[in-house]
Amino acid sequence: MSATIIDVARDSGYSKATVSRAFATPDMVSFKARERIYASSKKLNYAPHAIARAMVLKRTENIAFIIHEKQYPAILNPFYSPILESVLQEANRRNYSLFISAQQDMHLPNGQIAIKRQMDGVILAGESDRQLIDELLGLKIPVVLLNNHLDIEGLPCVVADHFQGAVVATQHLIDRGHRRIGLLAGRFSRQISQARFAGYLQALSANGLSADPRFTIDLEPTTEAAEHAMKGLIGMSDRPTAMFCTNDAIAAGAMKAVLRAKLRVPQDIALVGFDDSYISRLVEPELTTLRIDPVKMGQSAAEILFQMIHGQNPKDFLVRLIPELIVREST
Amino acid sequence: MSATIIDVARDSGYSKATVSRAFATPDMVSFKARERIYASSKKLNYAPHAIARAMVLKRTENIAFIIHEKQYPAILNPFYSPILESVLQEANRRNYSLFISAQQDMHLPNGQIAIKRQMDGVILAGESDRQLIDELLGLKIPVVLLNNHLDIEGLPCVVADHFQGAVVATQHLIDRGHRRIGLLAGRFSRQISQARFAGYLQALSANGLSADPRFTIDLEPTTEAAEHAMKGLIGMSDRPTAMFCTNDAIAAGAMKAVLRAKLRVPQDIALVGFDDSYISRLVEPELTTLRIDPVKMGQSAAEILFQMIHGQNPKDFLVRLIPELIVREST
DNA sequence: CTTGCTTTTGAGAACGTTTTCATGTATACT
DNA sequence: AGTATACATGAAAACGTTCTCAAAAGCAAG
Repeated sequence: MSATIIDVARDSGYSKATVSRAFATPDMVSFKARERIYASSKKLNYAPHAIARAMVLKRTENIAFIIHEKQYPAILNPFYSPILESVLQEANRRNYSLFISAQQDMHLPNGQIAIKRQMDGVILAGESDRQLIDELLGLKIPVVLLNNHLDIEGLPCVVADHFQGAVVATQHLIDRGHRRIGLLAGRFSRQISQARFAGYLQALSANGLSADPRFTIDLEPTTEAAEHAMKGLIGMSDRPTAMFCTNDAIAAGAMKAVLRAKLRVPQDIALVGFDDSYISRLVEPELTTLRIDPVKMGQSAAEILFQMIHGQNPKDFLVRLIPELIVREST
Repeated sequence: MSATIIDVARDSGYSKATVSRAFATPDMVSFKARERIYASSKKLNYAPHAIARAMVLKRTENIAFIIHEKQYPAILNPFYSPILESVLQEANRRNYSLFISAQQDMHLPNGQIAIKRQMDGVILAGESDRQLIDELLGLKIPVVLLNNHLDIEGLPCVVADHFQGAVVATQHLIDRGHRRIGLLAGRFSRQISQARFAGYLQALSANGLSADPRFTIDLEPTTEAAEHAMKGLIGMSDRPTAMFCTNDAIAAGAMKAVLRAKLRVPQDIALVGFDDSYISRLVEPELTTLRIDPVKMGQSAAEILFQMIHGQNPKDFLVRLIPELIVREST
């Protein structure tokens, strides 16, 4: 149907080898040949066929970003979108295209994984399932884990220090004078949730406080679930005076419940979120939250991935970013 | 490096033709052969090579969703994410993978477009530039426009009726007794903004009202810009009592300004958003907004695209969805 | 007009599949 | 047993590139 390199070769009077070179390595071709070849190409509406190219080069110049998290909005949640943005930028800087997908969509009915060999490398974001990782590694496709840490030989990970972040957040609430501090934990990933939970406990006990089990709630990581749970807490006579929420969407739900109960944030109940997603600036009052630098996170992962794609071993197999406390109006 | 069909053929004692069939059309192959071939495949860690496959089949089973809009978050904005979700689902239902990208990243430095022939079809979301469209059409790649309407031969479009939506929204405010109704218009796309603007004017004049030019503000479609603009309006002695905002993020910004000025929504100033993105349920009070059914929008576009991919002409070249008014607390 | 060197070019194999066509091998029916 | 029919298999071409290797062409210097 559309023109191939052969058509251009014929039309321009050169061989396909020369046409190929005119596109891939222009300075190995004489000026005259280049002119004629480009003219023919334009005339025939020719563009090099990426698939055929990938076939022989054994690289597609595509990378994939695969998100595991199932929380709403499923593929595109507020935590990942700025990270994705920065990965996209890194990819484009190197003339790579970016494939985005959700993990549950990677498995075809025939048991194959969709990306097969169309990707030169893959960033797996969130709690990826082991089977997918093994399959990719089996195909010798470079993989980097983002926001997830697994101890697998030669598998680099870029993570935030959730434990440390939770310690800082909880300590901040204690410093503000709070003693009854609750936890709203979305179970997006056992590992991450547990690290944040552990940090929360650690900060409490370091200050001689103990966690009230009625105040530490495990819930679906949605705004609605958080609102509902918070409503329950508000009803208690000895309700907590502050809540540490394991992400901003949850904090937004909690805030909604508090405001609806005609209580004030932070005077009656203080709230801390996590992620510094744009939700934290959208709500009123704005959320105190923990910021994991998404640009740095995306960049680190992309950089490591491209190193591996180019056959180098990454210097660091574990990059651990320290979250920064952003104090706004909710505490 | 990794195993090919030839290795499996050799190991299993069958020809590569049979191995190929064992994967592509299993029931054309005897039970015994299948067993042996699968065993060899597992042993050698073989998986069909998607690129080689695409080469001969002339299809990749990939489609792309390319977003133009540059507003934050650039690729993944709250309006498109549920649409994307539904496109993804339609794609997966057909065993297609979905490529997501932003339009500004489509152009490689050498003047080529990144996707070349790696995509069996493309959905262009938002105000796509003409050059990209022409290039795709030139390569005979099926294209569907989403949330954008261009009168090009054989180019199907799926759009919302922005004019009608704006009429309904404005009428709703008038019905609530408002007379000084302002407009906060984000210029995400001239076409869409203008349609909404026209609908707003139409509703006003149908009720014998006229627009006060001081109250119709054109701004960057960000929460921050909207907050700033709204602050200005609130300062006026004869300020508007209601604002129609051309998307939810803008309405959220406006709401923030109103609440910060210690005014109440909707008693002092009523607000209507557009899109019914999750932002509208996140803010307090929740936003009255116009819902464009994202599932239907994504499905329509995907359905048309797949029809074209399979060589059929779509029945409708223009699908126009009517927005539905969702009344919540902000009016 | 040789000689030697550099630059430009072309022939053809290779990449890993699918598929057409022909052949071989069971199975079913007389 | 012999024939017709269905099914299972394999050889080889094709898909559109890149790249190696060798040859041709250009050019400067003697």
